[in-house]
Amino acid sequence: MPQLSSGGGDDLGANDEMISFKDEGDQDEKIQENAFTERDLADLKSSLVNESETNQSPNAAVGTREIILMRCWQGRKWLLLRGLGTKLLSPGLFKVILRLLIYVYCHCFGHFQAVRRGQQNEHRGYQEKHREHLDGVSKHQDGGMYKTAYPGYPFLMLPDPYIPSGSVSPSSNKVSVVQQSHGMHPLTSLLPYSNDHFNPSPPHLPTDMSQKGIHRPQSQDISGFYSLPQGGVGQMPPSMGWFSHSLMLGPGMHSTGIPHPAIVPPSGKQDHHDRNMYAKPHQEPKREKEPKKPVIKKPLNAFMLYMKEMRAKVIAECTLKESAAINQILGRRWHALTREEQAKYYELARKERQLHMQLYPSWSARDNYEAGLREGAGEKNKADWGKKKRRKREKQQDSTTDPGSPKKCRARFGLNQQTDWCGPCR
DNA sequence: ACGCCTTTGAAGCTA
DNA sequence: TAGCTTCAAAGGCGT
Repeated sequence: MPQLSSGGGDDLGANDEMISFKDEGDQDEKIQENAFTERDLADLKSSLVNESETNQSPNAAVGTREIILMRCWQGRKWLLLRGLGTKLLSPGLFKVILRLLIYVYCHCFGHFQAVRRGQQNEHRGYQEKHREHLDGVSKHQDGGMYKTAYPGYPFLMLPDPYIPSGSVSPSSNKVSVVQQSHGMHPLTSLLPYSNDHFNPSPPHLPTDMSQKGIHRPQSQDISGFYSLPQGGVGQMPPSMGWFSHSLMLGPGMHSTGIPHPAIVPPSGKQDHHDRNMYAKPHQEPKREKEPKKPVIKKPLNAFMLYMKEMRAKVIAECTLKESAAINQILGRRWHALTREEQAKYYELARKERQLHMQLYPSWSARDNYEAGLREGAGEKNKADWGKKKRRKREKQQDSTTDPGSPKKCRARFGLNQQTDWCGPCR
């Protein structure tokens, strides 16, 4: 009778159990203590393979099953699935789901056909092929490739809540490339204004990751950023002077080697770039054909910081997704804040600008200003810009008669846009 | 793929 | 110097 052994998959960075088949005939009472009962195991085994008793190499077959099952879990994030599943589901229900997954997996790929027929050579060939596949996966680090390489994989490729773009090496389960969370500005995270408002996690890591046992790159100690003296970049410890490092590392690179989200390619929006960055790595050569100067984004102002923080809350409360509508609500809420509440964000924004100046002393907002009119821009860009300008002017004229927003309201009542309160809209 | 929408505030530009 | 313009973020939507 096979036995389940539970042990830590420490090399995988998770605390989940690792289950593997042992040689048959090694029966004892430990199984009663295990999460799986003997009967469960029998079910699991039978669902994996209806192996003939006449198999000439039973040990080899068992070993094969062990390898495959181990690979199932290691390479396909089943450890994660199990870790989550045992927390979210009852043990019994989870075991049923797990058995079903294994059953479908095995039957989709016919992994056990060769074993069943005693064609070990063929199966060895599969193992090699499978190993090549796994190696290929670890090279690509691209969850999307499963879909094309193995039609059955969408069923098994569960979204990884720890890794935004599924950039994970199956062989090690270590995060190799990470991406900025959408809810965090690169500089915002460096401002420990409030734990409630601003997560202290590194900007390029999702919040979840800091709470899980997944291995991740060591975050920098950034607590001293705002205690820097004037012109403090030069006095930063070597590990913190990532302005100069980023120049050496190239566009968009943090000194850690992680792409810095404040520096983005000039073409397209940042989020567009991020989404494609890991999902379609094979398109990278296309981008390389057009080497362009990286764009350093403007520091966020107080309202932008407020929006970043409150957007998720508004989305949850109002079940809205359109940013335009959300921004309208946030605009009103912003003006509903007290001066003290707003002062937090103004101070935060001031520190952002200060840090931005220290990081990019030669940067100017002009760098990103009217790109279409910059030197070297084509006539078409200039023409487009002219149209855009006209549209905006027309829109501005309309806005003076529509008090739908605080800004419009101020315009209508002749108030200063920068300093006056928009009483009528509140 | 890219621009628009929509908000406020900072900064650049222009007359 | 006042007033205008652009750009930061966000994501659905239209072209």
